[in-house]
Amino acid sequence: MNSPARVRRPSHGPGSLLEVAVGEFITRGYDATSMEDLSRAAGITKSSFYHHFAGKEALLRAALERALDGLFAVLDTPGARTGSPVARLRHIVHGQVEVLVRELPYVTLLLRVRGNTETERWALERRRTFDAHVAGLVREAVEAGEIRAGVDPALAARLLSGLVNSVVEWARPGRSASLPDDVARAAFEGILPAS
Amino acid sequence: MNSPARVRRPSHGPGSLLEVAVGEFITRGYDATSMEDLSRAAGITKSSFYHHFAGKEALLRAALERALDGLFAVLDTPGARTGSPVARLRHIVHGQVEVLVRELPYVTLLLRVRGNTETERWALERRRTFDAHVAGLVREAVEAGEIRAGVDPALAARLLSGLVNSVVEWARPGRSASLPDDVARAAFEGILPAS
DNA sequence: GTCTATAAATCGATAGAC
DNA sequence: GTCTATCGATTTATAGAC
Repeated sequence: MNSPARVRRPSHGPGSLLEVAVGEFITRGYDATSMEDLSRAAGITKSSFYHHFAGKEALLRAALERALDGLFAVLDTPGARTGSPVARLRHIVHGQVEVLVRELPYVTLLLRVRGNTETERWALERRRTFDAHVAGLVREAVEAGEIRAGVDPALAARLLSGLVNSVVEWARPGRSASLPDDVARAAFEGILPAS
Repeated sequence: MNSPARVRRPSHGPGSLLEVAVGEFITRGYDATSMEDLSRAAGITKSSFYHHFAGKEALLRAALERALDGLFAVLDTPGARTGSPVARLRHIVHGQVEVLVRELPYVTLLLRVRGNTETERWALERRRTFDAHVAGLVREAVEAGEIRAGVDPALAARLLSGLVNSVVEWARPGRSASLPDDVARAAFEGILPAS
């Protein structure tokens, strides 16, 4: 006979703790969230929390890594590496919005980072690398004559980034499957196209 | 004879203290900035700071009021109240970017507000009122047939807001006098207009 | 209007039992 | 893997002298 099935204790894995923590970080703000807040939200004590994560900053780093991994995965997609600059650009914008929605809380946290700690500076630099890749494609597309130079390509890239990233301000997970298409259309065919 | 000119003591008025405080709030983040930090940056003690402002939140409120007053002043401009919906919209976007640059630190602070205190919820609601005004104009312009409905008007308004507000992420005060024109052109004629 | 001094609460983190 | 208990530093804010 096997020993009787052990009753599964409602134990927290590191994954679910991260999920809870990121939720708290977003609603309260990272700096305003205490380890006490996180523990209460997870239903364990502060000390137990420290058994799973070295501290507050370790939680933030894990969350930022997840967001950045999702973003950079888009750049490794076949459609992001083949075709005309504009086609690659549109593919990336589409994929970026997909990641934004799929990893909404993690990317939201990433986009709020201002670079005050070592962890935040690291995340900020990886973000800049991603943005620089996109800005390079915008410039290529202008030089190839695929898009007109209505404004300076560097400015266009910044506004494109601002438009796309602003999705996290109001998006809700799961809703609106057509969002990547809609945002790409707005970015490439104009937000307010003249009649 | 007049009495000899009194030597002006290097006293801080509430205005200059607010300026210093907003600078600290932006670089450190509001929650991560202590009254000690503010006092040190202003060159006075913590207690002296409390003589001018009731506390941290009073400073935040004063800063948010300044940003919101600047934004709403744009809606009272003649060009924002006369002409076609699209013309009014373009006038507002232009003026919004002007305010963004002129009141850069104050608006930056406003756009980071998430609504965790009473003061922040008040600011967030006034911001929403401003955005709702713009969204209404977008809808009017679509219904009047002035712009095509490439995407849902509500989505277009949100992306427009995201594009415009993202200027605070990289703008520097004083630089680039053509920015309001450039951003308006990008918003109305497309960021990446096809050749 | 500025200061020293301090209250009262909370912070991130650790020790050590079970 | 969870807990109780606590340390030492820091926080917002106040009391009261000058």
